[in-house]
Amino acid sequence: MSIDDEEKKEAKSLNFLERIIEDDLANNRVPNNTIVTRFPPEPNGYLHIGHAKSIILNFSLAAKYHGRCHLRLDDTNPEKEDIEYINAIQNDIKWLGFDWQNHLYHASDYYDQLYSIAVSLIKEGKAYVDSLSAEQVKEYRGTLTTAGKDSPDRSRPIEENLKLFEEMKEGKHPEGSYVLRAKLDMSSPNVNMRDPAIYRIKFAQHPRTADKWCIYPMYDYTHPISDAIEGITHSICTLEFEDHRPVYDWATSIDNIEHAPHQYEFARLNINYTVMSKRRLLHLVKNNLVDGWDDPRMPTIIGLKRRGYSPEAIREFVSRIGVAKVESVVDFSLLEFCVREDLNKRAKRVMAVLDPLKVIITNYPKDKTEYFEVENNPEDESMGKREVPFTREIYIEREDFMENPVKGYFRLFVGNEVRLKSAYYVTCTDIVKDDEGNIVEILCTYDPESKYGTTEDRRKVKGTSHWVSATHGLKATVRLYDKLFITENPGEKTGNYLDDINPESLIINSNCIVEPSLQDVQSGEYLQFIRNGYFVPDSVEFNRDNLIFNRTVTLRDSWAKQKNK
RNA sequence: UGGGAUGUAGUGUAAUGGUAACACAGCAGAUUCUGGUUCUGCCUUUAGGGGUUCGAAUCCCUUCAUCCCAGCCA
Repeated sequence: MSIDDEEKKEAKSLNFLERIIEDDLANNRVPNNTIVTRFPPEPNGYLHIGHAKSIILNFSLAAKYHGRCHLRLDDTNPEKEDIEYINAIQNDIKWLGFDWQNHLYHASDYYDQLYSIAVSLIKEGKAYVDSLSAEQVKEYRGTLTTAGKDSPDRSRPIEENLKLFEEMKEGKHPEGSYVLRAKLDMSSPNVNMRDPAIYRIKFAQHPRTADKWCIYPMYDYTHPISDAIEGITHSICTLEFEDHRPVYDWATSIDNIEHAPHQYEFARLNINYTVMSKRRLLHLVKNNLVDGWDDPRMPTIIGLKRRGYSPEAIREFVSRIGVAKVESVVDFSLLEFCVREDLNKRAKRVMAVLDPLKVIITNYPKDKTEYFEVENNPEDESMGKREVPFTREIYIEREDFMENPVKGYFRLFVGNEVRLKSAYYVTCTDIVKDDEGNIVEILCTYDPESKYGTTEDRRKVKGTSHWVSATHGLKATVRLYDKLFITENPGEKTGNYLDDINPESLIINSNCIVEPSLQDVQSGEYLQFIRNGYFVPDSVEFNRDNLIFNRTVTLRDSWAKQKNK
């Protein structure tokens, strides 16, 4: 690292979590000076870009301070969790580029310990079995502005609590008949402290422990103890858990451990024009409003991957949005900026005509094929060149021709000369229309002196079009994705986010003509269709005989803006 | 007078008592075999009021606004 780089790194300001960590480190509050963080998803859905923020935050913090980051699947509610999600979560984290090494844990790993801690809590009179119904518990809890009152069972004798809890575990009581509650403070202004339930009865199959248990510990009880067991030093979660911190601190103090973990909260990621809650995403999937969790319009990690986003772009995005405690909504355009920035450096340029218009070059020999070398990436010479066949009949983009050119238009029109990328200059001479007056093809002449796209006289040709040989080009299907929602904050007006779904979020164009080299692209290869945008072969449906591409993002288009003025 | 948190350009994030800044977005222009990229410039900011101080985004008081909490969800 150069001195300049070091200075830059030095100068970079710390976020509030880094400050806390550096302060803890400096004051010897961290065992072995080893920072331990964790990413604790509940396996009840696929990970989305909001989780990416948390993943990147936790793993990067650990890496920066030479500590470690655990992956812990928070599987305390068997009704909602599924092995499909457990596997998908791991794949997504790996794809993002992070490694938990041998630190993969599950909350369910701790069920035995959690149970025996609960028993000792009962023995110390700090927890009791309550027979109140869910409705009654709610009543007794009071409201935000009025204190709660004690359940009649709060004073149940310890022996009886012990016996009942044992029976709950053995499946002798139906769901809803009893819960184990921590004895905290029914009059606390913080409703989370009013004797929270810590165990409930559920006769559900658990994805990992099957039917071994029929009582399951609650998040508020499980999470802090799991953190303590794993030696987590900094337990980072989102803002809505701030009110739970007193419960967290209570649970981590049960065993009087020397270095209890601490919880810190940051603002979750929101992006405009999308929804981010698992509940809503699940709804979109279940109701076939999208084609699954990996639909390229979804903000899921797997959706973004299929859309053609690179992990690097996502990581850059997260590092640019920063981390703070303010509720915020990040512009979708920043995400787009980050993919474009990354893909501009690495995407292989190819020529693909999305909306073909035939061009006949009348003075070019009928059976001739010339091969032109075209650079694969003007940003990176090391990516080399490829040969593209050129013939008398080619296709160009319908948008690249105008019968009656508007002001500022410098593409093809009758009498105008443009360059065909890396090939020849052509001048439009005539338009051929069908009986209904639709333009079916246009006629051009070419200048043989302009071979490879330049001439001796260096005359100015403002427009450059991409093209594909009509005889060598291949048919392809292109899926043009756009925002899933048409409003910045879906549902803000009507109260229902589904009202704001963009009916044109997917346009399928199956009559595209692409250059022959596209038959050989690899799955996952990043492409730029010159002048059209960034594309990837679809990871599920693409093959040599079925060329299907997904548009990741368009190129910036200052002409479109100018046109619309 | 329930409790907890948060207010810095349109958006996000810095500045931690000492010149309010960076990025995205937007707007101009230059360059360009992608109307892309790159480069240059412009635009717009401390929620309001009071106080402490030589000096306040920062400390104090106060008002306002926004978000979260009354699951046997996480």
